[in-house]
Amino acid sequence: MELALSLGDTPKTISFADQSRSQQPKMKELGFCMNVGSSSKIQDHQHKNFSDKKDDDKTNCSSSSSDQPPLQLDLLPFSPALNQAPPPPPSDRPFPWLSQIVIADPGSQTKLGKGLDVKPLTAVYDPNNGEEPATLQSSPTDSNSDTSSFQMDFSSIFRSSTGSSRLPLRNRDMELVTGNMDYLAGLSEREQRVSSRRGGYVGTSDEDENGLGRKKLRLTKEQSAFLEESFKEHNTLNPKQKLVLANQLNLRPRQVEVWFQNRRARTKLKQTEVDCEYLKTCCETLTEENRRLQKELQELRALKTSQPFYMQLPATTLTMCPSCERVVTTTSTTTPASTTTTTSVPQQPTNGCPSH
DNA sequence: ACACGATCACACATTACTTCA
DNA sequence: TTTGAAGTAATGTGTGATCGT
Repeated sequence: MELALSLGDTPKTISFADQSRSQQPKMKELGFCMNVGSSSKIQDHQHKNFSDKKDDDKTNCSSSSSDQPPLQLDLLPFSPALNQAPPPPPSDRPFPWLSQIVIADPGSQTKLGKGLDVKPLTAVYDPNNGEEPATLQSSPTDSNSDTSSFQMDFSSIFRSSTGSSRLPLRNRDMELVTGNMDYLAGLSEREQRVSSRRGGYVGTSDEDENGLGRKKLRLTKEQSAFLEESFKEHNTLNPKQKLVLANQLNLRPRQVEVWFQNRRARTKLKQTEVDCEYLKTCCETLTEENRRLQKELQELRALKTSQPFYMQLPATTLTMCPSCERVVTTTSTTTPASTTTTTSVPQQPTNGCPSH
């Protein structure tokens, strides 16, 4: 018998949990499981985890047959309760904001749902002085300081290296920032991916060529809140969702993608911290229990030497129930003529097997 | 059917920047 | 005003899956 502690990537093949797992929705979240089982099964868990990396954090450690469910920090508000029906597939369960798709209309303030105002970006270009566009900014009537970072300064990105007075924005970038969804829809996923990777607003090759360092955008509270709401619905995005979200927030798809990646990382980190705390507690408890048992063993040994007729006393042993892998208290009464073994009904639920 | 390259999405580690005490 | 820590946007890299040839 071994004690297995699984941290992070939750084991999937716990035998006594299999029946119930099939009834549970597959949740894309981290779980924690501490289980007591045979070593062979533990190895199976580990092997499965290694060979099935993609699914490892999609599956919870099911423990419905256990009295104590694994500690699970529900950091993800979208996590369904165990007894709830599984969420419909993404196609059937659109984002709340999908019904609020707004094509940014340059020159007019676009109001999104949830009270989030997103002002379309417009290229500021003065044909009189022939200066290159300094900034892609929101409406000049925008006086909300909180939306300052909405006024993304694209001048460093799109600044023409030749100093041409013509609008130096590349067509694709211009279309992106003005939210041309028709254009976006026309792009293949691959093109969009390549575009977003090439055209990240910071650290682009253009910037590198200009010798400009990376400039960090600070998302506004509104943007963060909106992304957070989306994350509650799904912690991953398909390309279309990403584009819609990026368009709504006047961010680049790559930025939305990065935000979700970092958000997943933060969630996992917090879950890991909770797991560690729980493991620490478990370790302390087990250490204390071990200490107690060692002491008890010493006392029994001392008793054995002092009382030679101890054999007439019923011996209590701990055995493992093969079906549910719980420790069962077994009392054996040894007599000189015969040996009878009876499995006692557990007095305490913690060391008994009520179902067998 | 199989191999191969291109592409994508993701996790993860890390860097760089911002904010705040 | 300076500074260090914390938070986080962004980058780089590696890996597995998918698709077209």
